[in-house]
Amino acid sequence: MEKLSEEKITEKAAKIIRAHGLKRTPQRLKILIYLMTHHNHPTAEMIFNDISLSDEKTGIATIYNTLNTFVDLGFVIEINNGNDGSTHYDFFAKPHFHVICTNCGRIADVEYTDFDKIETKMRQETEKQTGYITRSSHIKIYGLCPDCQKLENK
Amino acid sequence: MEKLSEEKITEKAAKIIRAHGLKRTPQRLKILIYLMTHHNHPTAEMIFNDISLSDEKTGIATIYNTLNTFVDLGFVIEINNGNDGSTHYDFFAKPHFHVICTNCGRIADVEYTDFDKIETKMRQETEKQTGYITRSSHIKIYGLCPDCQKLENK
DNA sequence: GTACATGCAAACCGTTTGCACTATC
DNA sequence: GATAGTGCAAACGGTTTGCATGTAC
Repeated sequence: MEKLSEEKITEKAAKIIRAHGLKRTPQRLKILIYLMTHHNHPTAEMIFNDISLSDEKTGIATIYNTLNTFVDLGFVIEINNGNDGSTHYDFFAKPHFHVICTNCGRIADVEYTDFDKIETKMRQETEKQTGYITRSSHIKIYGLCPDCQKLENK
Repeated sequence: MEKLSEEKITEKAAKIIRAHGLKRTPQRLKILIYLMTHHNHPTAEMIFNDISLSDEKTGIATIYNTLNTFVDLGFVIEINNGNDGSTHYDFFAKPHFHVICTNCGRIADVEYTDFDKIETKMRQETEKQTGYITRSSHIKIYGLCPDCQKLENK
């Protein structure tokens, strides 16, 4: 896993924000950096709590607004684990998909080397069958995480 | 597309309900038959409205309860299109995945012949990388439906 | 200076829950 | 007859919105 200095990651986040025509605000920077450095698939609430620990306050509405903006622009994705009613978010750097525990809702990443190839094929097939112009995809696998497997065997 | 008589489909729905250890109630039958005969990926609300046209009333709470039961048992799946805040449902007979229009939220089915093979591979890879025991998967493609493509070119 | 972003609180709305009633097996 | 399912209405909780204030460019 790449290890970037705080400066480097701020620079990188700022670049992403500017590249999408957004104004560089401390809130957006903080939220994006949070997503880039955490791989815990947080909810808006989790981000709110973690970020509120630092000096400046960020409103929950701003978190939601910002996340929606990021999702619309495509570099952050939404995940519904179906366990709690809330939406989880993930910075979408390298292609991967998600496994979700049907018992506790825990989300893990899976990096799959053939992902690109498969995705391309599926998108081609989709366009052929439906006439949609495809832009992106989202794959979720459901199962039981190691911890919940142990609990079940008790 | 298979065309079943009303009797046949009722029988089939009843069989599914009984096979999962559920009591056969008029409400469950009606909801399941609705899902089996409509491919419009309805929300709970849509089912409620359509079903309410017939004689017997079915409460919205019952719709939600029933849908959650069906989803837990695995023969109905949930889809969040990300456009409205509500959950859409789909009877999951033959393997397929979904395309969702990012503009209007319309959901379409894609039947993919190699789906099984790809799914198996992805699940194997998932189990290897994460230690999860996988049970099912859910693939969503995002894009622009034919109607919204036309609107955009105006 | 202007257009956009933030933040608070209130409103919103899809979904769940408590509880008395009813139907299934 | 026991157990499970239904339905109403009220509660819940995640998310959005209106609007006044603040900030990036």
